[in-house]
Amino acid sequence: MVSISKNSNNRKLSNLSLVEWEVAVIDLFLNAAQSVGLPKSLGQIYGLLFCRDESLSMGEIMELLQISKGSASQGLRALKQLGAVNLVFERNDRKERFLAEIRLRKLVSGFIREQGEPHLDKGLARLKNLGNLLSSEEDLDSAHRGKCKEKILVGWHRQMSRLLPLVKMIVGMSDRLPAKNKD
Amino acid sequence: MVSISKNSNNRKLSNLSLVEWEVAVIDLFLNAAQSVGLPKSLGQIYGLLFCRDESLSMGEIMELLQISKGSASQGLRALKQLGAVNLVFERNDRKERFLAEIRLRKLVSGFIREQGEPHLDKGLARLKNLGNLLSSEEDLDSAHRGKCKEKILVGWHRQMSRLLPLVKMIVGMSDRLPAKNKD
DNA sequence: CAAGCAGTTCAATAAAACTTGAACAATCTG
DNA sequence: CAGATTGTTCAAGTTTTATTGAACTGCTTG
Repeated sequence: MVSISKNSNNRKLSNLSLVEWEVAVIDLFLNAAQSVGLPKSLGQIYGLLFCRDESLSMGEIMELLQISKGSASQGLRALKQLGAVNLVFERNDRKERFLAEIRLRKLVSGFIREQGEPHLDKGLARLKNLGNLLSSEEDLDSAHRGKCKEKILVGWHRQMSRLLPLVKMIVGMSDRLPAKNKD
Repeated sequence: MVSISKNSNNRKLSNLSLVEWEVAVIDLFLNAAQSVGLPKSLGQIYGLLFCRDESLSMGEIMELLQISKGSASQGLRALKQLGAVNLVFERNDRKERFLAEIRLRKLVSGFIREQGEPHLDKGLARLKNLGNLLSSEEDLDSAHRGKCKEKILVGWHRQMSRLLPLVKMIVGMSDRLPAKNKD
């Protein structure tokens, strides 16, 4: 039933359990994920992959973190969308394996793309709706006040829209310079 | 019981109910608050104050938004800490009244101060802890791997610490320039 | 094509976050 | 000082969000 000899997954034994500092790093990412509004399990999974130099399969991740199949599957999907993991395929192996993307630039731009931009788009839609409401406001005083507020909101929206690309740029810059990183 | 004549709160009647566009703006802020990880009621309260040119008391806010005393009190406290509201005191009136702070620069710097910086500080503490764990790691390979990862994390932390002041600066700049705002 | 494996989905459950309101403290007022 | 007014606190309740695991799809293989 349990095949050991046949199985070529004879990676180092240490790969099957977490050492103390890895637990600390995983916990660090768990907290970081929460503080930017992402699910805990997502942070845990990324943290684990971040610790390892070798790729891990979904099964190994479930085993190491003691999380369910569902969490692992969904967490990995989200990490793929964020561009926070890279897929590795091995010949003669149907499973997909994962490696953490550790270039901050990539992580930040993925986060902005998936979290920042959608919110800005939603905000724009709401602003348009607000414009419609205002154009059919009857009380003149109220309409005037509303239009002033609308202007402010539009200005804010524009500034935020400009800020995100700048952040990407700033992070991208220092990501390359400080010591020549492999890339 | 109900004192009308004595009461000098004879503000415009419209102040006691919301018009359509105000509801839309409040809803916009409710959503905005959630997308940056703040409680809904906090967004609602700010949104309401943002709509109004006259200051509002806690009682008026509860009435207009149909929220409880507890929510109003806690929401207003949080808004004060964020620097998102300004207090107004009126002679012969014990209640405090509130006005929205609408300078984006102030809002952003308050948000960074209350939300960004604490997370960075927590992260730094965790990094120190990680350093301790690593210095007592016995497996040499594991220790080496850990130290590599630690370096990456320290680099990220430094970049993030530098980013926040830059964001404040960028937002502060365009907050003044586009059209000469009072300030 | 039956059986095994990798991975997804989603309804039910568990956990976390928010809101409420009653009890409380502090201040004014007659 | 009794009573009214303003605001705070926090345990309990509600709502929202994340996690689980069993059922399912699709592949591969003997």
